[in-house]
Amino acid sequence: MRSEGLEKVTMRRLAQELDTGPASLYVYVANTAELHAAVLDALLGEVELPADRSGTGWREDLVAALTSYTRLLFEHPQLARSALVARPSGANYLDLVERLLRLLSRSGAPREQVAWGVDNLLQYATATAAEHGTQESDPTSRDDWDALTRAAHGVDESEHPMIKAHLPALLSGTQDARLSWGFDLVINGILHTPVPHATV
Amino acid sequence: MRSEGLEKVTMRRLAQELDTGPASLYVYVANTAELHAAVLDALLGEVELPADRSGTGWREDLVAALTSYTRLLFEHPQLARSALVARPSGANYLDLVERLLRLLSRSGAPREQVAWGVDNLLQYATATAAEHGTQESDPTSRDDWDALTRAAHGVDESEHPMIKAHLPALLSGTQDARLSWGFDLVINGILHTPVPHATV
DNA sequence: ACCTGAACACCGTTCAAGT
DNA sequence: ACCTGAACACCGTTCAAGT
Repeated sequence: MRSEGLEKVTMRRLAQELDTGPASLYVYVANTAELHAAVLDALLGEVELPADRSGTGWREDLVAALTSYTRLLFEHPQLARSALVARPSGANYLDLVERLLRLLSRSGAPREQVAWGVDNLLQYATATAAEHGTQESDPTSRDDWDALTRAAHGVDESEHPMIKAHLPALLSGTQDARLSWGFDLVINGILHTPVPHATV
Repeated sequence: MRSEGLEKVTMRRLAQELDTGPASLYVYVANTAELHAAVLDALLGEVELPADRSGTGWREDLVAALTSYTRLLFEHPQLARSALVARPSGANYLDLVERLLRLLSRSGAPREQVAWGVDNLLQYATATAAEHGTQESDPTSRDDWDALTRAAHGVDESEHPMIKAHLPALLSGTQDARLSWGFDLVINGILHTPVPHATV
């Protein structure tokens, strides 16, 4: 069950790689979602997440860990999409969650905010990778730019004045700049949003 | 191209619904992603988003509009998943973006923050729907609970103390409570996170 | 010119039959 | 008991042939 350089992780492809029929895989996993979760966890095990640098603040370490995870997902957008609908639960994933909880706790935020917050951080990382992840460098993806981009240029001033006014900002920023702004946004949001009293 | 009660929106299914071959659809759309975007936009046109209630604050109206959009996506998780990887660009979607920009602008936040922020709000709504959207009420989805839930109960105190400590909070809260907390989180994050100077 | 039947190249999952 | 070949029920997309 080693994670080779498989492009599209598929029951049939993996079975072929293993010189057997696709039915055999169902001895180990119940369905494709579980297969993807297992592969993702294996990849997570091969990546060395940056260690917490004792000299720096929790925030930098938190962003570093998230960035590292996101980079992995960016290279496997298919796994990111799977992880979005069925959260992984492998040992390496739990290690990541453990670490994120520890780092975010150092912010001093209440435990409930930390718990719910980590969920949102992981969702943001996963969704962004699913959205923008390198889709096998398809030549069609050149104009596959955000659909908004295409639509935006033909926007009617009188019908959508706000879009027109925000256009430069809507399209500005590199992918990296937006990703790290997004991490900051979610972290700041966590720190500033108490969980409703009744739910705890 | 009316949007009937189609469960799984598929090239072949839709073609059959229209008493023709699947090839015929390629006259109107280039691929499945475009088909899904078109269907989503049509559905968006049939939903009446709650009007801005003049007596209330921008924040309530913003959350109401987002909730309405999210509810629609929850009923069509497949479309949510498509919308995540290829943002729609139909007229009704642009209307939604226009409105979100207008409402968030009333917060007084700088234009760049508003523009980038709306993107994150839409991503959060879409990702949440893709993640938790009613998957055709499959009987298997009863224990399809968050994988974390299953894994969590067998968590080793010494190996993952933070997960153990946060366990109740990690699993607490209804779906609705978490969704609206998430909207608050993103909104608060937008208000507190200036976009980097260089990118504007 | 426009539409589409039929074919191609894939999928996930199941189950009866084999070892 | 464990594994798996072969079949079933789907997919998206293309293209040559028809009107």
